[in-house]
Amino acid sequence: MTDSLQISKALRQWVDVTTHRSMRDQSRYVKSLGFSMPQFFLLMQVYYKKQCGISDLSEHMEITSAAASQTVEKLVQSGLLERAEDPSDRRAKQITLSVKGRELIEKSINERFRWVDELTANLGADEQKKVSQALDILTEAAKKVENRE
Amino acid sequence: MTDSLQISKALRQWVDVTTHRSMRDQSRYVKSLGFSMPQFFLLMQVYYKKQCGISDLSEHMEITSAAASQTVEKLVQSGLLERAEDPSDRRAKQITLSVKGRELIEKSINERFRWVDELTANLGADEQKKVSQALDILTEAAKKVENRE
DNA sequence: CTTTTTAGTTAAGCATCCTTAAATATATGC
DNA sequence: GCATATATTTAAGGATGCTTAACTAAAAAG
Repeated sequence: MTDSLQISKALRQWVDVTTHRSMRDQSRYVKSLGFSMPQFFLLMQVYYKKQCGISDLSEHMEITSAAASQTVEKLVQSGLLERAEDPSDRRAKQITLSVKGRELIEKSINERFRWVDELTANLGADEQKKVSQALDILTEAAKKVENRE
Repeated sequence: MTDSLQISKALRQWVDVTTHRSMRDQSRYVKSLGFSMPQFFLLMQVYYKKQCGISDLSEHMEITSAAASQTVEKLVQSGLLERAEDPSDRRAKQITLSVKGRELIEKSINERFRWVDELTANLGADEQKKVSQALDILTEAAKKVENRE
């Protein structure tokens, strides 16, 4: 097997395992708190963007801006989001996570990561070093690809 | 920073990036085919288990067996799932992916992995080797943790 | 053999998500 | 300044997903 086929296979396998696991843990946690996945995805989006407008959310989630507006409204009323007028364009809104919303997201991320820490514990010191370096390489590469799009 | 903190951080970052990216690409693809996320998650579950009963699905997805039964019914009618009587227990059903269902899932996985291949292309030969080894270590460890539960 | 448990289905009903259409308010182009 | 475009909201309605409750059929327990 060539190197590039080998790494491709290894990467796919790893991404498959982690995504599968991650999604399951996270969705369980979110459901246990009484939030739906669409609501949660929207919160995640705000978390990643730090701040965004209704139309950013509707584009990214591929729903109409009406739907985005309605979901945001619910989450504002639940105290997870804050919605302010954009001073530079008074038609637009600035959506941000409230303290409560940020806590929810960060807890859900920790939930998702608990098993990652178990993984770490299973590795010897030299394995840890190798893995750590490799992951930095990958994360860098991923960011490059992401930014190019 | 100690090694174990460092690797934990690197792992979290990497899992974060990949999960985020993976879920987005996959959900877009699935939606573009006219399937909902709950339907898709159920299909994924059957894909991973190869074969399972209604109650397996309801347990794993944390919904009632009535809900699982109804969703399966829809997917059978869409031609994505097959439902047969379990010969060893005639109350139970054996749910499997149809050819069409398998194709859908595999395409969605490929969709999810297109950017992984872009990543690979961005790495030099020695980086590829390092990364490949590290991923094998991780995938092994992940399987161990998964099986222990 | 009868009772109880287990696996799945069906029906009714409620909540959520999402859409379209119409409305408001602000910004931009000419 | 006036017409058009943009950002968001609101209301009405359709589709889906889920739940509970009632039911059928088969297996397991006694």
